[in-house]
Amino acid sequence: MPKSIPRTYSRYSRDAVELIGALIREARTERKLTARELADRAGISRGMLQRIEKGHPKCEIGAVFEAAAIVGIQLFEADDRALAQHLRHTREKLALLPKSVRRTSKPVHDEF
Amino acid sequence: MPKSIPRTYSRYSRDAVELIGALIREARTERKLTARELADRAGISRGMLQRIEKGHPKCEIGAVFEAAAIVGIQLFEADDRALAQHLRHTREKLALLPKSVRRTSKPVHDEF
DNA sequence: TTTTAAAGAACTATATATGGATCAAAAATA
DNA sequence: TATTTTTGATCCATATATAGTTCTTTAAAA
Repeated sequence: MPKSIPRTYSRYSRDAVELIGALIREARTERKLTARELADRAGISRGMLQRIEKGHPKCEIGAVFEAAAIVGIQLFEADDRALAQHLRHTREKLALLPKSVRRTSKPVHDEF
Repeated sequence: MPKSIPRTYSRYSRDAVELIGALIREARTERKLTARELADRAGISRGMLQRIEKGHPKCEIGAVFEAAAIVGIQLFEADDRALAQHLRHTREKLALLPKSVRRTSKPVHDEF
């Protein structure tokens, strides 16, 4: 791991991460929670919550989702049950797909 | 940083992260991309993509979103433009909210 | 069935994110 | 305005996620 070129992100990814952060901050403020309170509840440091709310792309996704969930932000617009079901369904569908993708000589032409 | 108690995650967060991973794998397979190909395009290692698809909660959120975007998974059910606009709108709304939350003696009773 | 590429699973070195502390600036209430 | 809490920012030590490699297992396709 000699050099470590800083990772680059597409605009879409950057916007998405930043949006989540902004939504968390918005929800936290509306619910009158201090940064410390939310951080404690989420089991993360205040500094990390700062980065999350700022939309830093290198934060643990688990920590981000945890903070989001606490202030009531639904990913996938689905509650607990719906999310779990979606997950089960996706797992099943995944079981039916090929286990590995075979790259056969010429790359397929796709839909272009 | 002496001890480092392993972070815990709510079921919702775990399911959400796992679902994203499963969706990425599903989309990748359907698009006939090998793990190496997607990893290369996303600028991450193959090992990391493995963890992402497995739903490991400690992956960088930026890397996860990047991989998701490449295989066409829309977070927030919004495309580039809609997402950017949503972000702008949230920033504006945020600017109107109080900059800090004052915890005045007795914690508010909220909606419980 | 045979072939061979893809995926899974370790392992290591290292870059780095994190927790925790501190300090200053900002801003909410009294 | 005065007071006091919250937030922003920085710094450091350390835990740890990551890239990269290697080896094994699996499973497409010939």
